[in-house]
Amino acid sequence: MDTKYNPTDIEAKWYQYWLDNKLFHSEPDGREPFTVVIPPPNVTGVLHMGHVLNETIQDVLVRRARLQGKNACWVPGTDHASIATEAKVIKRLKEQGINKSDLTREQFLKHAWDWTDEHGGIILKQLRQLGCSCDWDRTAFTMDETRSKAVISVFCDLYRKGLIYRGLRMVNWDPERQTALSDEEVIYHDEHSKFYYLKYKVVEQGVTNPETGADYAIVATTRPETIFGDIAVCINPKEEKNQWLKGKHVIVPGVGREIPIIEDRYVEIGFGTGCLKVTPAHDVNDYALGQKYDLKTIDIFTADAHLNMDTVEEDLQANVRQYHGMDRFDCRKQIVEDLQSLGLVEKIEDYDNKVGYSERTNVPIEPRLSLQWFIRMQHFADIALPPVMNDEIVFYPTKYKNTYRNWLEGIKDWCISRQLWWGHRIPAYYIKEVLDEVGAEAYPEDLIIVAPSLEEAQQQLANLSPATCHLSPATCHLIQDEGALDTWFSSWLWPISLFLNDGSEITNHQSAINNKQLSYYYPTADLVTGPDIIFFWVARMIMAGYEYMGQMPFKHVYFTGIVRDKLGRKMSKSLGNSPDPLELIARYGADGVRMGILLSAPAGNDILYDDALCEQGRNFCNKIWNCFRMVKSLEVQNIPQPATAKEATKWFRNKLNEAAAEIDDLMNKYRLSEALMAIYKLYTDEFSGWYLEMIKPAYQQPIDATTYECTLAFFDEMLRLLHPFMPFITEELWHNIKDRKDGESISISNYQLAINNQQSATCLSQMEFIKEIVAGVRNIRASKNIPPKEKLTLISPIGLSELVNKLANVDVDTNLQPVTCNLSTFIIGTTEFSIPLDNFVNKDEELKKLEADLAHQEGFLRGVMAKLNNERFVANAKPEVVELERKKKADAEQRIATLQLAISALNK
RNA sequence: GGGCGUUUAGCUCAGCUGGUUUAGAGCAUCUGCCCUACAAGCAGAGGGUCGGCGGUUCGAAUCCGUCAACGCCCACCA
Repeated sequence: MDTKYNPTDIEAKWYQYWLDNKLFHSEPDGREPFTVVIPPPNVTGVLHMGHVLNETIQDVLVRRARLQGKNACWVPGTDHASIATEAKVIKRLKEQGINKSDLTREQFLKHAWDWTDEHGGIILKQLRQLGCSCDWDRTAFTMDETRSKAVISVFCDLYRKGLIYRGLRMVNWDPERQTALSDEEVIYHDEHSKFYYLKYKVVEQGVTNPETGADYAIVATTRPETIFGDIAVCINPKEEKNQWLKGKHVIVPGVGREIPIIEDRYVEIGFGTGCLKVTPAHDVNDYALGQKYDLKTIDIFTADAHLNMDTVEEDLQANVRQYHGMDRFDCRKQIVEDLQSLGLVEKIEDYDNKVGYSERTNVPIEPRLSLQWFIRMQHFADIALPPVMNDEIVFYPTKYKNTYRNWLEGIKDWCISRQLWWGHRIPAYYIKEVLDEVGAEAYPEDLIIVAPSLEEAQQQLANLSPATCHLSPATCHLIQDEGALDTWFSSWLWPISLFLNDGSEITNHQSAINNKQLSYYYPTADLVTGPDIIFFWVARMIMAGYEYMGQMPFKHVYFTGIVRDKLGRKMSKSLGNSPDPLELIARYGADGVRMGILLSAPAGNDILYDDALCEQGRNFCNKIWNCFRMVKSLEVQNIPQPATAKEATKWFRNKLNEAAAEIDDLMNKYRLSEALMAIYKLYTDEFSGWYLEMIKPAYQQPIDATTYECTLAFFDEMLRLLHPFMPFITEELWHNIKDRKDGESISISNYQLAINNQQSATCLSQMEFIKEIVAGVRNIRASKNIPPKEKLTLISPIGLSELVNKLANVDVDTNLQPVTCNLSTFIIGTTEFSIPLDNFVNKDEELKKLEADLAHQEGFLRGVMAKLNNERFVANAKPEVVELERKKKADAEQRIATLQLAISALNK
């Protein structure tokens, strides 16, 4: 065996072995299931550090469950990521000189599928290099047949239940992708912008501002380019300074439209000029005002947010035509310039406000009135809130309960339609003849046909009563809604849809119950994901879970943090601060990288990634490797077991039990990084630093078979403790412990035995005492530069284990009363130990050391006495606490006495 | 504007319902070692008035109040 662990070949070998033996494949059986569904990465994505964190955690949980003998099933898959993938396909087509608008829907989808087949699943392959133990036979895609069918079934079902509706609403419009977005897909950024104070001349002759004499109202706006759609100016009826405007009319500057002054308490008194321009087509609040006062809307933007002057009144065209076709931001500059030259700008101020951006395309959102599909969310909030609040579903960390509650309590309807092609097409059909007659907006709701297929839609059409449809169904043609569904509308079904045989089962409760897969694997155990998708995904899965399965989709949700660089910056492509995980794996090994990412990743905390952590992981692999080499290199003989080895094995048995129990407890609390640290210390400190030194035979001597076998057994258990974290090296060494049958694997060995034994506290504390003595001797060696090879005499008032002689390289003398020689002294507990060192002892130095210790002890004693002399302490504190203080006092006093004795001996 | 969270050694963090020998770990640092598993290692050491102030208590890193800094989430002030 090499002195260093070489991961590359070993990793490839064992991953193939696991696949060949189908160790990750799961089928329902009599065991307890442990199900995890992967948060599906984008189908065309590649592995980044966030995935490494997330997938490693899932793998740790899954492998642990598998090791515990549970039927672990980790289902992998990918997400079609509607908007992101469509953008990528459009970009590629553009590079080939093709515009999306030149293609039919079918042609475009062909390109999208080609792209998906080409790039799809790369990320899943990469997960194997990380060691992820997914059941690859179950790999799914949100747009495969089963998942698609489930989506369509759910849409139809919710429509039937009245939980889905179509309506003309103000939505968040992404002008780049030209689609509606949900509220969650809008990200607000603080922006330094301008506040433009524009003059709106009063129509009525002779009406002027009593304070300034001006014959115009001043309206402040951040969006002067929307004035083409101004329909009114609103004031608060109670605003003193604007009373003179009541009932008057003003002229929109540069446009020439005459608009009324309206009054509403929505306008905040004291803010700005108190005059609010009302542009119902381009602002959510203005739209509400427009509804309230029955104002018309003039939509002055095209779908890609360019100015459309065709909507402006004919008699005003001459004023505005020049802006037709301009980009919204170019127009803003232009209109301000033009108004300035007309003297219609009072002033321009700096102003900080928030602007909404599209999460995907990163362009400013335009509020836009359009016909979209929505889900009524109140019903879902009602069923999804209680289970989280009463901890049926447990969040780690718990602080996200608040976030979750806040969102559900203020929930708004979810806009689920997207003007995209890549995705699940909305299964709604319209009668072409009616559509042509009345237009989309006026299309009657009862003539919308929602059905899983065109055939079924036609069936429904045939069944329409003449009262509903005045046309003869036989002569009608159906056309399907052009829109696709929000990607999350498929993701929210993921924990259910993954286990369906036929997608339509989901809306048929009885067949869902009869589905063996679903009833066995659902609800899943743990969900591991980032808090950024708590609303997008986690909350909605809970909703769908209760709606369709009548129970939770998962029992625990582990929220990871964001992976940042060591300076605390978010990793991003543009900063170039995100390492390529595959390169890291090549450099440090998959196990090293897994350890690196886990070590500093407590739930919910951001992790500051540093290569140094992977280095520590790699070094740890080497440590384990070399421990194993050391054990395996020993020559075994049938000789009696030395007393020291017997003592050592007894102690380590207890130590291992103690550690296993602690690790198990930490894992149950999802404190993964602490559990891993506990294992790390078990290997490096206890096993390698102490135990192996205890049992190591003298130079070139053989080891007895009993100790050897015992040590291998320890090793076996320790590998199983570590295996969930570092699957590759543990599998390799586990197979090197002894010959294993083909198909045997540490990943399916049972590790219950490592935690079911009790520990003896006495045994453990006795060894701690021995360790302290050894450390005391080493300390003296270090401070006096005495090489470890040189044997010393240790004067002890009590008999000591042979282990002390062995580990500290001393002869213990319990009889010597050495007054004749110079001594170096140390005290463990209340026992004094000394080492005669004639040539090394510097009396002053020795005195100084002892006096420092004495001062510390006396200070400590004072603290204890202060408590014990306090009557109220003795009266109020719990008896065991008082007792403990008395013991501290006794110990300190004895130790002080010992120190004083040593000091006076030195002074003689 | 609301809500949540964080603040403990140079760095990253533990410290659970207040009392466990006058605060712990890993990394980093310093000193000494190539000693027959490992220098990607071994042995040892240094380093913190637990963000500030006030309160409750016999006793506070721990509970309460307040201030400060940082971070996150939510919200239509044009």
